[in-house]
Amino acid sequence: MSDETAAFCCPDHSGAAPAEAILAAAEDKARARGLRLTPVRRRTLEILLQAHGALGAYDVLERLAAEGFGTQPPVAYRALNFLVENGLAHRIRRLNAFTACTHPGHDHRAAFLICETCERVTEAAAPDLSKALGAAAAQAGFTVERVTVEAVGRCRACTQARA
Amino acid sequence: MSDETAAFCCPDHSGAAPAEAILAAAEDKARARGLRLTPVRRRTLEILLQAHGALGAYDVLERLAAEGFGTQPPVAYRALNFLVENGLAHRIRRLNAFTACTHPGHDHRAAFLICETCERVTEAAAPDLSKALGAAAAQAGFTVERVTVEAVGRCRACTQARA
DNA sequence: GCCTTGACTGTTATTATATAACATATCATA
DNA sequence: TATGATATGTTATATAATAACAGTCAAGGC
Repeated sequence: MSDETAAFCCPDHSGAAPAEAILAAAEDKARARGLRLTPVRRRTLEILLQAHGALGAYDVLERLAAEGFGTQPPVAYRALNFLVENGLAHRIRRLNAFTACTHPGHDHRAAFLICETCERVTEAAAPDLSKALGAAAAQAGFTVERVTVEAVGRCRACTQARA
Repeated sequence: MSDETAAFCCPDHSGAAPAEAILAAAEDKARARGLRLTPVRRRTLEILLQAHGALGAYDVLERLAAEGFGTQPPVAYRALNFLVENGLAHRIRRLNAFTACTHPGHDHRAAFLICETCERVTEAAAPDLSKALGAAAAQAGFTVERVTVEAVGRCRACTQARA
């Protein structure tokens, strides 16, 4: 898990490199799987990558519309759903919002750490977690397909700022 | 955790006793903490307890309205939020719905198992789970306040029915 | 070449979920 | 019983999401 840890930090978005790397990885993934990463979809992913926090569908729509894409909700929802279904983005239910996947390389069960103060969302790899849930569910005879884990709290930067 | 296991099953709602027991426990809890379990609030909890799956706020509202309580959304939302804040109910974000807490006795971090087929929601005690998340979060310097864990899959009954 | 097919994009219209703001009523207690 | 805090109810509105349908466009069969 040591290389997971790198993608784990509360991102400060100080460098452009990571976003570009992620975008490139997304394109590889799309090519490999025969997905069509069309202009709207690609741009939607870029918008999410550039955003500091998670973005609501209507925020994304506003940006897309300003750039000449469609102006109506389904435009944003379709692109976002495509990204989510193909593991390029995640939906944060607690915020009714979406965020780019920060490690699109491997399929994964991620947990999300939502900072109450700065509203940024960090994607944490937590393999033990799905193991623990799997065990609990198995006891109940429940077969798990997908899991959502969302933690609300305070990120390192905000904790320090307050101290 | 052996006594947790009992409250863990996919509830078949075959007996009235559990619901009554939970309601009684809720009243104890309210009394002990000086909460006001008013008629709307109490009735809202009953409605959730009688429901088979989780209920949307507007479903609850419909029932409340039919019984002479207020007819507008805030009536339901306020009662539901009261119950959630005081650990007597849970909000299931994936479903935009609410469910009665099935073990209101102890404060707990619960995980929810949502059956895709029958849409019922089971509350699973999963202490290891919050431990695992806590560890992952700590690594990122993140302080966790509250966690939501929701698993989508298939419950025992529905798995068997399909077999 | 051209036509069919299916996936994608866009639209209008509508539905679903949730909250703000304010008036009235009720309770706890001084 | 007057008073402040809490609760209930209302109207109005904000926010989030989807249904249904029309036009576009590229890929493959003929």
